[in-house]
Amino acid sequence: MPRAATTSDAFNAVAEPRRRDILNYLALQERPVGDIVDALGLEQPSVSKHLRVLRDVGLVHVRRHGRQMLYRTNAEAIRPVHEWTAKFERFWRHQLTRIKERAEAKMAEASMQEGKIKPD
Amino acid sequence: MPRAATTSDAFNAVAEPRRRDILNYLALQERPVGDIVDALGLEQPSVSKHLRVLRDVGLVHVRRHGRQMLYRTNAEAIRPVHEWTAKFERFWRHQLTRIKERAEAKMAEASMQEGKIKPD
DNA sequence: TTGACATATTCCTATATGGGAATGTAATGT
DNA sequence: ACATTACATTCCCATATAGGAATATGTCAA
Repeated sequence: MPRAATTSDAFNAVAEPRRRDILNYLALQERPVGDIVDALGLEQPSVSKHLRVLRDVGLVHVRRHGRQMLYRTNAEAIRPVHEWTAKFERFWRHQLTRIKERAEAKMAEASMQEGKIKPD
Repeated sequence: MPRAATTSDAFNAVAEPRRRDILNYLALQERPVGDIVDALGLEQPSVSKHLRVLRDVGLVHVRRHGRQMLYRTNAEAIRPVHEWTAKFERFWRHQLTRIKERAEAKMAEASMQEGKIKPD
C-alpha cells in the first residue's frame, strides 16, 4: 500500500511545505492565484495544483471574481491538526519546567562559587 | 519530484494515522514494541517500521531493557506542528463567534414569530 | 469574433511509500 | 551450545505523488 493521498485529510495536505506557505499567505485575506505565484515565487500550474489539493480537503475556499479565482484559508479545517497536537502540549511544558529547574539550580550553584569565571 | 520523505520532518511523519496512534499510545509512558503491537493490532514489522520513521524525526526516544526496546513519545518534536496550527487559532475563533452571532440572530428572529413551529 | 489574460488540467517521470512475507540479529533461559 | 523471545531489516510491488512542459478552459475587451 502506498502512502495515503494528500487529499485524504488535512494532515496529509499540510505535510507539503508549499501548501503551508499558501495557507499562511491566504490567512489574512483572500487573494487571486497570480498573487500567490508572485508572492511565493512558484510556477502557476504548481500553485493551481496545490490549491486543488487544499480545496479537496476544505483547507481553502474559492470565489470567482471576473477572470480571477479568489482563494482564502478556511482555518476551521486546520483545527483537527491543532487539536491533535494540543494533547501533547502539557508534556513539553513539563519538559520545559524541568529544563528551567535545572537552569535555576545551575545559577544558584554558580552564585555560590564566588571566584567563578563567567562564560561569555 | 515525488512527495517529501516521511522522515523529512514531523509534519510528514505524523501524516500517517497509525503513527499518530503510536504517539498517542506512547505519550503517557514508555512501552515495549510488543505492547504497541497488542494495543493497536498491527503486525510487528509494521510497528517497527513506523517506529523507525518516528525515531528518524525525533518523535520518539528509545531505550533498551533486556531484549525489549522501550519507546516513548518525545512531545517536544510535535511542537513545530502545534505552533504552525496555532497561528490559525484566532481565525476559527472568529468564525465561531460569527456562527454564534448568526445562531443568536436566528433565535431572536424565531422568538418574534409567536406561532412558529419548532424544528425537532 | 479575435486576442489577451487568468487559471486549470493533462501528460510525463523519478521516487518514496506501506503492507506482506521472509529473514536477520540480539538478548535471555536452560 | 541451543532454543526461544523480542525486534529490526530486507525484498517485492502497486500506487500516489510534485515538478516541468504543454495544452485546455473560461472570462473579459475591442
